[in-house]
Amino acid sequence: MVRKPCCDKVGLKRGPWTSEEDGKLINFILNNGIVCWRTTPRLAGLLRCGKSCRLRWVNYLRPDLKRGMFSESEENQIIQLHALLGNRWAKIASHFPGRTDNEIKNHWNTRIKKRLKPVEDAKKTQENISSTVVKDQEQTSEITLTDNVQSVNVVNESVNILDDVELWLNQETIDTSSSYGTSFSLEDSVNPSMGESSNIQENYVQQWVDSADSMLSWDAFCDSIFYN
DNA sequence: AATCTGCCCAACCGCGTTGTC
DNA sequence: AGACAACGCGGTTGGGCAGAT
Repeated sequence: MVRKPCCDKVGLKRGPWTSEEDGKLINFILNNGIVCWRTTPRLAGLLRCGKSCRLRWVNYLRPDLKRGMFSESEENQIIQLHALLGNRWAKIASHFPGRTDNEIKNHWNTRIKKRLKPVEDAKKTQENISSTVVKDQEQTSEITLTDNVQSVNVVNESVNILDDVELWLNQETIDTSSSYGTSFSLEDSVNPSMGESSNIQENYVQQWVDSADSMLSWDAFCDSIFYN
């Protein structure tokens, strides 16, 4: 015996939810709780699939949701957690009571990503310049590398912190299947009582965030590299 | 006032994981 | 043990809106 499909997708409503549908779903869940998403729409009198109901509840209707703009400290915390966890939005969201993974993901893609773009560009520039230097070395031993090397050094300084964070992450060997993923918290990672290693970790993350902030002026950054 | 453009975010899609039979 | 449904997550899309032209 196997389970029945969640929905056959025939005759089911899609697209934006109406306030009437919202009301039905809220009433049902408040009265019955969340037991089985597959049966929820039928029992609540909704022509939606369970998946759609779950998404609507989790991302929009939950009474404990915290609506509104992200504060600067929340943004910084997201940046730190993203450096540690990558695109694991659900894990990141678990550190922000009342915020959804979808909300944080959207915020990252529309705001924070743009804010941090110079850092990513710097890393790409470093890769390009480094490969150019290698090519030049291969072509002629006469060439003066001073300018290129200076440029590489400047960019290197700008992205070293990123590399440090990556190195540290590799050393820590974050295993998604281990308990680390579920038990980790930002508070843990910066808890002074955890000893020196946690201080080092904190410094890496803080330096990385600071470096990102200091590079927000992309024009100035380009000037410092290419027009010195 | 009308049209265009870019941004934001709710919702959907597809895939991997987990649970059940 | 294998098959398959249900669930959960991350990536992507598209409609609505605001500001620019």
